[in-house]
Amino acid sequence: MIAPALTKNQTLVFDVLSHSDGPLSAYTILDKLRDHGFRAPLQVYRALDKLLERGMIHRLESLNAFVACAHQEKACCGAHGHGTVAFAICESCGHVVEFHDHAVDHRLDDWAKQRNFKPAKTTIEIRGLCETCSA
Amino acid sequence: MIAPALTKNQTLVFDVLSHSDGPLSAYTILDKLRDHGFRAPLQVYRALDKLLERGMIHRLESLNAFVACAHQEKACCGAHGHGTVAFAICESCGHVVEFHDHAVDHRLDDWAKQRNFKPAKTTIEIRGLCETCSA
DNA sequence: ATCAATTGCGTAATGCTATAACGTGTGTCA
DNA sequence: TGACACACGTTATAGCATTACGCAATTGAT
Repeated sequence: MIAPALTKNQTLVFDVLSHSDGPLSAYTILDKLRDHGFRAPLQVYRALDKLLERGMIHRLESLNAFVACAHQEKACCGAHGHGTVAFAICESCGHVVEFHDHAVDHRLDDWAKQRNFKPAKTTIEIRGLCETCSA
Repeated sequence: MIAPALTKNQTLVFDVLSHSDGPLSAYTILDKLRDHGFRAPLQVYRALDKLLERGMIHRLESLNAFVACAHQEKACCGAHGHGTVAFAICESCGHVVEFHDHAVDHRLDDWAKQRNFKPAKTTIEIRGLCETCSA
């Protein structure tokens, strides 16, 4: 089950996200790719969908925006094969930190198991002020 | 610091949410209140903002929708004075369960403290299939 | 070789979610 | 009474996401 190569559009979208400092909305990505022939939102959304499927990017639900996954290939839990991802989002500078906490994961899994709830995707986002901005 | 009474619009919006089975979008609420004189989205959003401030309702970020808080007055942590709220959202039937887990809260707080991140609002949403729908 | 199924792409149109900017009315209180 | 705060109403606009259509390239079985 080796994944096929990224298509041209997928590569373009992924590159924009990986080289960005912070999260980007789909329309911001679109604007950045107009010079590369992008004309319509759907071109962006289709690429985003595929990248999300692969776990190469994440969606920040509270921002309606997207970030490249901070995991390196072959990181602790296997390349993009981790459990739930959590985010700390600074509301002042926009900086986002991605992290994992197995204790939290385990705790939420337990909750779900006890109620026979089958989790598909879990969102954890902490919004606040980062160290720099709150100093 | 006793809270002032709800205004007419706030009451109408809250009533719609409390009597609903599941989460409602702002525009769905608007439609339900047309008979009561609502004409524009802003009437709904303004009421929602106030209700959110009071903790009487919650916003589901992954759905762009709102639910009444499931807490009773004078519940375990004081009326609407709880910590972080978590949600389990069934993607099949739309049912939402609100819960609290102090261990998870504490764990995320620790993470934040260690990095001098000041949390303002935390979102935890588990999407999946509820017991009934996965059976 | 050829046909069917799958997948990606491009375009136009539309729908859903949220806010900006304006002005009005009402109550408080110094 | 005048300054302020706050809720409200309306119009317009901004921002996010999907539906629907058709075409092109690829794969894989017959």
